[in-house]
Amino acid sequence: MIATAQQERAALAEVFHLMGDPSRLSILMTVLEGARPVAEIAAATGLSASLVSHHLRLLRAGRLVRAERRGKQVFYTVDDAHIRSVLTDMAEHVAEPAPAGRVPRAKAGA
Amino acid sequence: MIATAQQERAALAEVFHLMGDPSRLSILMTVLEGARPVAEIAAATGLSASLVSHHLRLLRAGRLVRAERRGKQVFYTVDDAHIRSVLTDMAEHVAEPAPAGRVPRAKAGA
DNA sequence: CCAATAATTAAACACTTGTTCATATGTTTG
DNA sequence: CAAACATATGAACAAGTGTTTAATTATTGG
Repeated sequence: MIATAQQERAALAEVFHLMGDPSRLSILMTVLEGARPVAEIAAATGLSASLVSHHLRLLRAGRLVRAERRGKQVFYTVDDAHIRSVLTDMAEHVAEPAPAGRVPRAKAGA
Repeated sequence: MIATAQQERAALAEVFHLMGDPSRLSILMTVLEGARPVAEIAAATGLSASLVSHHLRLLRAGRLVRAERRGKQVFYTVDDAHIRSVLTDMAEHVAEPAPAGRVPRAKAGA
């Protein structure tokens, strides 16, 4: 199955969209440290178990995390290694100080 | 100003959120090839000039693109190199074939 | 089987966001 | 200045999204 450029772009956007939510990003960064059950993810992120489960479903559908049941609990892990490098790469980006000399043009307020 | 971990995560999510829209992603990939005026971006992406301008404002606010006026036109460029590596990195991720039937991969490593 | 724990799901709501259409701002040229 | 071109902005609307609360489905243990 050969994906068109447009389809690939849509898939790419979908992945970024999944990472573009603070809650989901927290969840991702939590499971990035190793397999974790839902309750533990909820505790680590400060989110409700229900909300975590909702987001995990989306992340699972987008193939960013993988689920594995172990008894009553379900452990989640990051499904791919690219996620890790993307996150670290992007973390560098946002960590960079705003380049000096960029004078905010009076009107271009944010 | 020293950013807290929470603030950094929010900033990170914001950047991903900006990349998580198909239209904006198209715009980004267009200006990734070099400085382009708005009209050309609009033509290349198939979006209206107005819509492109709207999105460019957001991308500019998020410091993902930079604007430079040259006569009547305003040329846009990607503001950072990380964007490029993140995009190529992620493109690899989505290019990977979806694991059929979720084969239990003998739990190597981890 | 019943209770208890863990996770998922459903419905509903507030809120954000992408898009369009119309209008305004800025810039060059006659 | 006025006209033409390029970009930006404002308002309004439809659609999507994150979150909460409540109910439901596994799974283990008495």
